[in-house]
Amino acid sequence: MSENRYNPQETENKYYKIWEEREYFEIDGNKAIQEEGKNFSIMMPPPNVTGRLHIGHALTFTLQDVITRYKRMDGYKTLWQPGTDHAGIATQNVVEKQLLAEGTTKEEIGREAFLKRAWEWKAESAGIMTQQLRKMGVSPAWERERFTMDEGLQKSVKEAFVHLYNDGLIIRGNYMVNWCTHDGALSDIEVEHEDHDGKFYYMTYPFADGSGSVEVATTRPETYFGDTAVMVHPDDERYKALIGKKIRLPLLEREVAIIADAHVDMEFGTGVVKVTPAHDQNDYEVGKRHDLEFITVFDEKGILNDYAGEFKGLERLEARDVIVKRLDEEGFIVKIEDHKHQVGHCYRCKNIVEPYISRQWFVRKEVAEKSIEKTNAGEAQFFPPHWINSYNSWMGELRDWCISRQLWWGHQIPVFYCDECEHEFVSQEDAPKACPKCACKNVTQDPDVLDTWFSSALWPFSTLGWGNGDVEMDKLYQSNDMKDFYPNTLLITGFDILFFWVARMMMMGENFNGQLPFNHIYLHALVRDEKGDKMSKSKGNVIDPLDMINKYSADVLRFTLAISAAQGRDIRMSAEKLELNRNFTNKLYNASKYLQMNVDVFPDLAGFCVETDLGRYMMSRLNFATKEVRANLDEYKFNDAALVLYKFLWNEFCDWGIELSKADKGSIVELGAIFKEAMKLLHPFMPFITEHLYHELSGTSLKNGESIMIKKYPFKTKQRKEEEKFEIIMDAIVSIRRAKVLVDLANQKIEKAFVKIDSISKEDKAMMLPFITRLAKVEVLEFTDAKIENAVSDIADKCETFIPTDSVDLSSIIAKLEKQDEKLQKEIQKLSGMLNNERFVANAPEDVLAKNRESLVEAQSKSVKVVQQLESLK
RNA sequence: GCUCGAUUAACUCAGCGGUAGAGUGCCUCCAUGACAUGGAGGUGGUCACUGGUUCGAAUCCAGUAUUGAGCACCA
Repeated sequence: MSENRYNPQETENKYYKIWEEREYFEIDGNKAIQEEGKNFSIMMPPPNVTGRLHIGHALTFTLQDVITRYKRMDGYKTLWQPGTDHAGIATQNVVEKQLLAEGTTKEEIGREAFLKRAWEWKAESAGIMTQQLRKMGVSPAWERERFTMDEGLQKSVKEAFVHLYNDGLIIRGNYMVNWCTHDGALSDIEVEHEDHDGKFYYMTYPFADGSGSVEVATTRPETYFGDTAVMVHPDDERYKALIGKKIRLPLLEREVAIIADAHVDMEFGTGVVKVTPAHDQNDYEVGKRHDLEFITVFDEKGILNDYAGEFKGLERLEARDVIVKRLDEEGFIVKIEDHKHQVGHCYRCKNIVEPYISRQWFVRKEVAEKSIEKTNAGEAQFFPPHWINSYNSWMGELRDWCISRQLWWGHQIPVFYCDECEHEFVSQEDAPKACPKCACKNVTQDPDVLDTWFSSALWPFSTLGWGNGDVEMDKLYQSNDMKDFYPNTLLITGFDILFFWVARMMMMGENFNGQLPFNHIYLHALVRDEKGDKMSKSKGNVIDPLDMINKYSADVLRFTLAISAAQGRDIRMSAEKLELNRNFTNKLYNASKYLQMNVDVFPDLAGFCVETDLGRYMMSRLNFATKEVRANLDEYKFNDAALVLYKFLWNEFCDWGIELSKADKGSIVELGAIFKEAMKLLHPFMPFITEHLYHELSGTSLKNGESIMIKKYPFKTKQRKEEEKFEIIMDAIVSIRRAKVLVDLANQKIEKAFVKIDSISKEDKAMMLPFITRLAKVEVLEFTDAKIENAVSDIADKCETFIPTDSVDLSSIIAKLEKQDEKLQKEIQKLSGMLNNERFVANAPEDVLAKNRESLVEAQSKSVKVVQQLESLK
């Protein structure tokens, strides 16, 4: 006989290639089973080209693949759109580091050469990422793979920009933005606020007339060169008299006024605040209100300028201690306290972000208005639904979105400036020949590029050809894609990019197409380690999905992620969980092996008549499982769907179906057909082993046959439930096994047992006899109508069983019966309590009443039997 | 500070108005010809707490505690 253990490596490696070559993943890969009018579309959140597959990818792509494979088998024309993202800052940083290692810089080699390097890196890196994805067994339409900077998508980005520009929704202006001295302008959500142990510096600012001083407190003394006022609260009795007075800034000749503004918190610090309109968001607002001067004290790299006087040339962060030391020497520092506050960091390079006035491009917040309305009107639905709250609260506080980035890698802003007349104009051409205003031939393009998320915001429709200008139409997309696949049926992604990506797609999709881009939005949680900690390289608790695939198989990793993916809950990943599901694949392998020991080749269930009692019973259970799996998948309850499969295949098919078949070998061919059908049901979760076992049992091979992945997904047949008889059989078997434990014969073969079942026909007895005899391991089984004396007994729900014996340890039997009776009494008390309650009877629905009445009768009759048995023993 | 989660058996988690569920663990027993990555039987819970709504609450509501996340904040 062959191996006892399933070896996944052998099977996983050979199938993927065949699937892909045969174009099963493409839109018409399932042509033969497609049904009119059923379309399904889902976009792969494009992974960064800098990336390496991590466990979060494994989760998100597993879930996407499960749904895609399900829909494909269920007759949908299915598009799962793959691609990668150019990831502006991240990629540029990687390439810059490479250059640095080679002893050069991007400035030295120039923009053109730098971009060439970046494209080279992209080619290599995107290939690695998509190869790693293939190891997961995912099935996107690879022939349509896109890149957010490929030719067609460059055109769509320009199209979008020009539209918004012409509609006045993209504007350029001098505003305070988040400035990273390394990466340039950032949008609000690209800044991460972290607790920071800083200092609170109390400084004295002398009055200009020499009549004394005020004390101000600040966390950022190095910005005081940019102070253009000092403010107090208008109601602050301590300082009322000072309003309008002038102070002279320490070490500088410059004088500024003391102003009053209600923004000041009288309780905090000294109640006197320095106002630095060019380097603080609040002060910026104050500056505008009071018409103050905006003095910028350092340049784009953070180097202090002329305004800093003797400190010119120092880096802003390094300057602080130097400045404080000097101020202290001059007697301007009163005290320094420890102070915990939040500081913004760049989400890419972790550098401290500065509020900085700069001329940038913005998408006006008005662009989102209709998408918010439509979302709240229910045009798109969140799973789990509570995410709409976060979406709304963020959308409600939306500010203009800064989209220009001081990078080279990205979509260069399609705005041009005439060298002659300074006219500003947008153009979709790469190099417009002349200024449309003065016809001058010298025009210069804006050097900045767009925020990466600008192009990803278009992903749900730009990949369908929108704005692509016919580039590679009929290859990368089809002319009727927008009609077939927009809005996308579903989006699956992590909640961490709800604002970065989902919200932006919603506004852009609605704006350009008049419809939100998704019907359903499923947001999954985070994968954590077994202790519930977030995985991170620095903690060293990272689980590498590729390692897990090598160790356990893609099927096991996928199934583990799916069965753990309860909506809205983080997933704790552990070796233990992976092992359990590895055991499950082994179980399937061995079940298949058993079937094949008895029958060589099994038919497909379709068109095959299941006739044996056992076959019909398992059929009924398969029907139930099918119904449950479908219902759960339709609601994106991946964990429930996977659990149903696990329980059906292991606890029902293997533990009962296979065991019972040992008493009726004629049913095995039917069980095999049912098992094959169950493999289809399981296929979206475990694509490899199901393909393997399906062919093994069919006597075919994928190489010479059709894949399970484009067979019809099982649906519930109309067959009547036929489970009662087997419930009795199983009840009797368990009952005898329990009784055997009492005489220390657990799981050993015994000579004789009796079963007492009320009102049972002769035919049924004959049918049940071999099953019970075999599974309960009894030489001779007899049905009886009366109690058997001198026997140990067990009282079950549907029967009583007796094992005759001469020597019995009565005490253990009595103890067991007493315990059983105690439980029954509790149950009876509870049920009769409810049923005696008039209001319960009046209000409860009929089916609940009926069920409770039935349960009560059952419990009571069982209790009578238990009591009788007890009495006979005493 | 605001918002959203979580709190169920020793552990990991389902369930989210109708008698508390699974897997693991633990305790017995089993090398029987699919599988010891296995099989059989069993053990184990005031569903965080306090109120409320209801005939009925783990489930709905309010509050408290603990805990996590997001957003906004005092220079």
